[in-house]
Amino acid sequence: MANATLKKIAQVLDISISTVSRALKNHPDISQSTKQKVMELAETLEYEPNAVAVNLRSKNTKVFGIMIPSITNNFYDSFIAAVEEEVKHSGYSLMILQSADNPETETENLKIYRQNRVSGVFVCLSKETTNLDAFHKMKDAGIPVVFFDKVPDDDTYNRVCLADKDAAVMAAEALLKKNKKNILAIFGDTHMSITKRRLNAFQETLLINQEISLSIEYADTIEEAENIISSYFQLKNQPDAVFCMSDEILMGVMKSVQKLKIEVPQQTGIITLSDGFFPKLYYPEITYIETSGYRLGKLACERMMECVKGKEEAKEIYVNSRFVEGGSL
Amino acid sequence: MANATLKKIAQVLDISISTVSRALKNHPDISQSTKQKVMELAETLEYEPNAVAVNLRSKNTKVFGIMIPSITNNFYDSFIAAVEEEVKHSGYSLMILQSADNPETETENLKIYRQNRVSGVFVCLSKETTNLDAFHKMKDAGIPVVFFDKVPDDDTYNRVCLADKDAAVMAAEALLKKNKKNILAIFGDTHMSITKRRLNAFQETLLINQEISLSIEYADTIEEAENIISSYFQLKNQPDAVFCMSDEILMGVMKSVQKLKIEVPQQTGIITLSDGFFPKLYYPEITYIETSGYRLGKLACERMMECVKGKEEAKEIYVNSRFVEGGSL
DNA sequence: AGCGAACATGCAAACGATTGCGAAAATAAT
DNA sequence: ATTATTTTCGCAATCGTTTGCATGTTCGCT
Repeated sequence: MANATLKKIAQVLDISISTVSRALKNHPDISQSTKQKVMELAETLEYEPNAVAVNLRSKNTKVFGIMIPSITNNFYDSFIAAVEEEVKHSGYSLMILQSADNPETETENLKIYRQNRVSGVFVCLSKETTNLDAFHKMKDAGIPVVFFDKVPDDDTYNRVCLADKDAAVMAAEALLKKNKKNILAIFGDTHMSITKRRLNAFQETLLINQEISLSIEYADTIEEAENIISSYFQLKNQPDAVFCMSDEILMGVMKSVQKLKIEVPQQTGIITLSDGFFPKLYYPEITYIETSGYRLGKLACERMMECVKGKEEAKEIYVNSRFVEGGSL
Repeated sequence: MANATLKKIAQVLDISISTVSRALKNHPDISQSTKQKVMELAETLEYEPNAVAVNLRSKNTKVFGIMIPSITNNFYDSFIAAVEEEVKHSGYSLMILQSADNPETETENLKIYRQNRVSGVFVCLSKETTNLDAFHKMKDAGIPVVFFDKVPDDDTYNRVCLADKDAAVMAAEALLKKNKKNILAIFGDTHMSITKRRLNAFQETLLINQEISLSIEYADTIEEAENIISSYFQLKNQPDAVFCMSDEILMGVMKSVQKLKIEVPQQTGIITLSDGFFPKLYYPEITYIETSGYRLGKLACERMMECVKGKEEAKEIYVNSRFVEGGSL
């Protein structure tokens, strides 16, 4: 008999609902004999507490929201996987919503989160988001928000992000060490703050050396990155190294590399920022600075748990970068 | 003032909760004047209905569960994306849980779904699952289950799957048409029913032609696939075509292809079953039979919606395959 | 016998929203 | 003016669980 309730058990045993409730929780007020009867019946009736009712009573849903631009993205996947793993032991579940990089959808999703009274929300901002009003409402509703990856500039929020500067600096230093002189660097969407941070740090580090010629390009899609390589490698003055800001760009670059049969690392070196999955798809494996979604997820969870326990003051946390040697530089 | 309730509104306006409730739903019983007052106050108080309370009352949470072995898998991503898109207009949300290919976790997750009274669950079985008892409980609880991709043999369940046979046959036919004679076919985990189905259909189709030499290998990981290629292409009698059962295998194959500088399609042809993302990463783009997670998701949703509306009889549905020409064969 | 402590259980309110039914008020019909 | 009808609203139960407080019972002790 599924969907048993405390009421049913109480009726069968002819005792009160409260006694049943307490018996199941092993409350000291209840005698051993009743406890046993109750527990046995609950077992045979396959009683399972109605989480919805518990939530209503406790005002705590034990559900976290995660909002990302799109699920079909390896980086977010590992973030989600990390969060799921982490919050599970504490009895939390996840409610995942996609913003599709659309601020309106983003606002709607926040509304859904509010109406469902989630315990907290992890948010990776959409590319287009400029107005943060919708997020203020979350504060009013007492729902903690932890931003990750694409975070707002506003420092009154909790933000967990990759150490973009560090990573870009590490990549630049690796290029310097290899004595590369003619570098092509491809970055992503210029709107995004991570692009700016990465770009600035990268440029600054490289410009220490005056003899270096640095070309900066931007690509929003795999195809654009592909085309950039095609045009650059048709010139007489070919780059001796290519820097990719993200996996997406790396994919475009590598497609062109295969097409043009560019020899890596002999003809040109390649380095990228990446979560680590895609660089291992190629031969030679691509040298990269790890920007781990997984570790980001773990950190975001820690922060979220603090928020839930009341430590609401905004914090900015960085997950540090790691140089991973492939054979591409 | 966040977290307003019907009660608060009622108190401020000195009317009953039921009137407030009806006014907000534009119930004809309520006068225009009260409706206006209520709606205005609700607006300024930023009233938002408590979904938890509504769920408890209506016994309908408007949440679907999705259980998959691991989120970090492109195929499931597109499935999830499709489902999320699809169910959203109907007001449903998603609760995603990973089984990590562990039957125990699977059972625990089902329990979570039951306790949260989800409206239905989409399940992709773990590799190790043999016992379906845990899923019977869902039936008892009146929660519809729609299996997808890795489905049980038991035909009393709803199953939405890829047309594995068709896809394998299509791949085999493409190889025949290209007049390939020395074919290496790499399959995945032998436990999985999809492996068997794909393997049988593939073999049968090819064996029509007696002159064809077919080598069958199995790989559970990217590395294993990589090694298989390495060993086969060190022989004098190299395959003139490679068939990959999945993206995972394709990735391993392509890594070796790059390493050994095998010319595709001149030296050897390649064809794979795939969702479509990874084949486009290479040059030439890999020819594949599309097994679309996205379309699978859409279909699974349709079936689920029918279940929710009461049409519970078990059904098996296939999403048909599509040949996508790349340049690799 | 009488009184307090310890134990076991039940009552009822609460969480927030929905809804059938009844009742008061306002309007219409006779 | 009285009855009939409509409009407008509130009462109270319900969903399933939790919990403070009160009640009742059984001992033990003097």
